[in-house]
Amino acid sequence: VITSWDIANEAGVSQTTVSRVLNDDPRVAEATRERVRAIIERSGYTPNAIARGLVTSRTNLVGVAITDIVNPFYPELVEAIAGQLGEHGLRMVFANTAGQPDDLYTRVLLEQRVDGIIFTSALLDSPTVRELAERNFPIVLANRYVDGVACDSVTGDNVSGARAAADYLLELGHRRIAVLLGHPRTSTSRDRLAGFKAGLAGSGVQVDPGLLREGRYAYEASYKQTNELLDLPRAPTAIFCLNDVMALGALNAARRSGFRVPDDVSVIGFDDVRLSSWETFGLTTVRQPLAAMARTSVDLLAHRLAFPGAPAQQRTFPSVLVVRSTCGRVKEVRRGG
Amino acid sequence: VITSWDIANEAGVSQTTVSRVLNDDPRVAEATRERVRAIIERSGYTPNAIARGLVTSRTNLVGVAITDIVNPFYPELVEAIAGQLGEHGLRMVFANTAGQPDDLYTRVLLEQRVDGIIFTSALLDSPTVRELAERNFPIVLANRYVDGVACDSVTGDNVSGARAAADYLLELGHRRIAVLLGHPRTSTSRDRLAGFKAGLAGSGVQVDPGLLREGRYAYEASYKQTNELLDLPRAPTAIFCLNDVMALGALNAARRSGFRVPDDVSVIGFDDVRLSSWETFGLTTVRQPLAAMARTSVDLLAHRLAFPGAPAQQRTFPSVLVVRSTCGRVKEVRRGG
DNA sequence: CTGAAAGCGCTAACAA
DNA sequence: TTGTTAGCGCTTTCAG
Repeated sequence: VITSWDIANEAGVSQTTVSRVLNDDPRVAEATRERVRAIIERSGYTPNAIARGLVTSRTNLVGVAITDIVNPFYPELVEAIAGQLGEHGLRMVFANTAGQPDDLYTRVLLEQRVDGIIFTSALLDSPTVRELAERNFPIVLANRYVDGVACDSVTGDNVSGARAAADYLLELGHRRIAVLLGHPRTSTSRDRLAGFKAGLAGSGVQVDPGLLREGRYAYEASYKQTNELLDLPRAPTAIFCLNDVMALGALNAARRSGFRVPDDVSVIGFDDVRLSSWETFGLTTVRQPLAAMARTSVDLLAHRLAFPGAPAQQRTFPSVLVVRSTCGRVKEVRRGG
Repeated sequence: VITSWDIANEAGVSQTTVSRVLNDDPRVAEATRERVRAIIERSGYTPNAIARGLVTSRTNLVGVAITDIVNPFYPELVEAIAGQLGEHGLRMVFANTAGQPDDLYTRVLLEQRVDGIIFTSALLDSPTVRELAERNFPIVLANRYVDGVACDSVTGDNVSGARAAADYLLELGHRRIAVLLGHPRTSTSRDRLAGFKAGLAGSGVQVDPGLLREGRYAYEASYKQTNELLDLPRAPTAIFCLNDVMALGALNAARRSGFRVPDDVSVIGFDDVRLSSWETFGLTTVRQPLAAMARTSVDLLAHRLAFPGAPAQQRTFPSVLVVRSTCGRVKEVRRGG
């Protein structure tokens, strides 16, 4: 392999000078710079970021922790994050956290000396996140927060988004509403549920505990739960799914069993992933400004890398109801009602 | 930050010994090993992979180049690749190549000194891939190949898969068939088209050049093209989409315009992403054994890292037709027929 | 079984 | 404007 020494020798300058050219240090004569540049070009030399990292203790690598890359929410997030990281000259190290305990993949990222970590699916009680925050290691929580940990975070306004969903369903006359929950130990699931309940409570409506189901933000779980719900003697007239993937699962399950949406049952989601707007689904949902959230997450991290001592920032983005075609007015007469 | 020296001092051993413990070197007394381990544990010391990389010139980082992470095909691939990389103690550096020229993101990966690169969406004429291969840098082409470059590669059997699609459509009586092409400079698009044409030719059927449309493997392009195709005075009775995302776009476009699938028009895809099996779509398509292909890609790379001189391997996986519900028998009388 | 010393390829004072 | 020198935190001979 070819090193900066080789370039230096060939150019007849010191290795330091080569390093300076590489880093656009102004104190290099134009002529020298040109000469060195030419040689670098022609030789196909690539500076060794590892060596650089060792001395600067900066790698320009950012760990991005993702639980479930197959959930369409995440690719959209990843795309936006990766793009914005690039703007800051940062690269993304993908940490597939599916099934792994937090500290395992975190350890790897730390060994790799990433400059920071973006958690996209932190659990509410994550000790790893807490510890990192306490150690003052640069992290940002994208789309989630962790109880009692004051670090940079970016979230949608889950409470008011869910409340909007509740208001809308109430307005359509629904009273018997099921909720497919997300992962139990996530801020998103907790806040969305809280917002939804609060919205219903405003009109004196309660959620029947029997209609509160674990969906874990997963398609399959939702599919199964929906089938069960629709088989109930007193089936719900509407299902609020705490994310879109589950809503899509509900839609498919309902159709599969011959239920018509929204005639027989209304379905509403959360996130507004791209799929949801497809004609086939026309999912009514609560939109999160994903791209802006991703961008902000990266910006916060970049800011922290530049100013390690800066106070932690919590940024919240508004969620808005997007009405499409999976919710309808409740029918007066219901089978088994 | 805490280094192996700190550990050594505290344990009253040389730094070398600490290094040996870290690397499970057998020539360390059990007692010493235990003592060092304990201190490492309690201190929260994390070995610096950067420093290690500098001396070993191995980073355990693998670059994975992805064009379009939002295309559901890729998250599925990424999930499988990331999982398998983990099995080999390797980490994935995500290279979002969307819009970027090959050499740009490749350069970054190279600077980062990744041990190898997996290209998931190489173009047929990629000079970067060619150069890397010539330099004998460890790469593997997953799902694609590059003309005239002999490097490790993993592909589905696109030709015979597409031929199966052709046979099936012929069998259903279709003769006027449109094809939505993938990216023009990809082996997948070329091979699938070739296989399809060959299949039709076997029965003396030709593809009307006017029904051959650029879809670039993208949802939106496909959506638009489908609308145009269905508006034609002599619209096709079937559309073969060179990937599932386009097929889904076609499905949505058709439904949107009031066409019924498969009654008015048949649609067939390629890949069999998870979405495609959802009730809402029930897409008839050609399945690629994605997980196996991903696993093999990683295995090939790992093998090459272990045996740099090994001959290049090309592995092909069979593709099979998956019949669901988007293709039907052609109707005798066609509007404008 | 353990340690001393050299060095991976770079950056960053410090001199000149 | 340029060069010299000293590390960054590890692994790896080579000696004990």
